[in-house]
Amino acid sequence: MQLIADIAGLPKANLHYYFATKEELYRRVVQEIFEIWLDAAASFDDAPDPATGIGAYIDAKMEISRRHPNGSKVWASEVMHGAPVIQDYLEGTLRDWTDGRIAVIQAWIDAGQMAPIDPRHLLYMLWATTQHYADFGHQVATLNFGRPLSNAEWQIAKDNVKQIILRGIGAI
Amino acid sequence: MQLIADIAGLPKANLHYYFATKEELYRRVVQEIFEIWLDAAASFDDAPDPATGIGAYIDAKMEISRRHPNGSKVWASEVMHGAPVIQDYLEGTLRDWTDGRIAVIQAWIDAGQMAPIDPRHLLYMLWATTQHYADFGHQVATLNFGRPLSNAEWQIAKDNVKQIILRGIGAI
DNA sequence: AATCTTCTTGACCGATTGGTCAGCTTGTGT
DNA sequence: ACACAAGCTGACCAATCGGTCAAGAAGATT
Repeated sequence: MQLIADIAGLPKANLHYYFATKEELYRRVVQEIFEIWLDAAASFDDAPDPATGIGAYIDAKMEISRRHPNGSKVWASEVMHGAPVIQDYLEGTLRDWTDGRIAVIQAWIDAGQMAPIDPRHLLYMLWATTQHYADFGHQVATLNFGRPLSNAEWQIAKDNVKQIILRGIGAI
Repeated sequence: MQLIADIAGLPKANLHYYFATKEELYRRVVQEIFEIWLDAAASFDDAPDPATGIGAYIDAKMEISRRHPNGSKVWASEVMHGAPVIQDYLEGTLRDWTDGRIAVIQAWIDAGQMAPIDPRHLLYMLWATTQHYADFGHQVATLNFGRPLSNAEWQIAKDNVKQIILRGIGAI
């Protein structure tokens, strides 16, 4: 809290005036990240076919990994520790959201627009792969001659992820 | 350190006799996880084709996620914080290992055994997807009616990952 | 101008952290 | 039997943590 107050440029006691406890502040941070992720799902719904919908979703999630890498890390850390603070989000909003997308994917499968994979595990793969570029960004950079991905390299990453997954589910 | 000593059943001072600092103990933990991962790579080398090699690698990594979920989380946490303790591993062993597998994958591509994707990003996808079941195991369990994956569900997860990726890279 | 609420602050607190140290016990080699 | 090293332990320490509190400063309302 002292460090956060210093960076924010106010006394620690004043920070505690706005956020009574550290957990309260932390919860707000996690909450905002979660909402950013939910917004990225808009690309999912209005799509006529899986290649368009999932492709746009990958693009959106990759862009979030690039622009909010620390937010992604905070979420990962929270979940890795068993979601002690935002378990209600997992059981509420996230579960509902997931069920909704599973229905969309299942409809595509039933319509013969993609291979009959398990929609749930496809979602896990989408989350894992896109968030990896944020959560493990340091490792990616180390293996990229110690430099963060350039704009062109981000584009290559996006294209590879989209190509492998969309082909993998028989959408292209 | 007090908590670790309690669980280990010895006084904290005695723990410090074997590990002078907390970082020294921590480093050993991360080191052992890393070696487990390296061992899983054996399945990669002797394979005649990508479907066999990468399929076996996915199986091995998924099995590690199931049996050593906390180890995976420790590694993830370390990398997420910028690898302050094991950066030398990233720049040494991991970089060498990665370069070696990239060469193997590139050889498969050159031989026309799989699609011309970027081997580096394929490796990232393999790591991300398999480790997701450990690092985000709590989230996966929450979305699985609050229960950890059963043996049968782990098999379904493995099959889905293998099917999507192997098809995605044109190996099957 | 007077009153009341909101905001701001430095000083302080108990709890916990990783780590130290002198002295004890146990094991080993002669 | 002796000496020496290795292993073990309780008590202690400085540093840091999240959080509190009384008192003052700034704004708003009448």
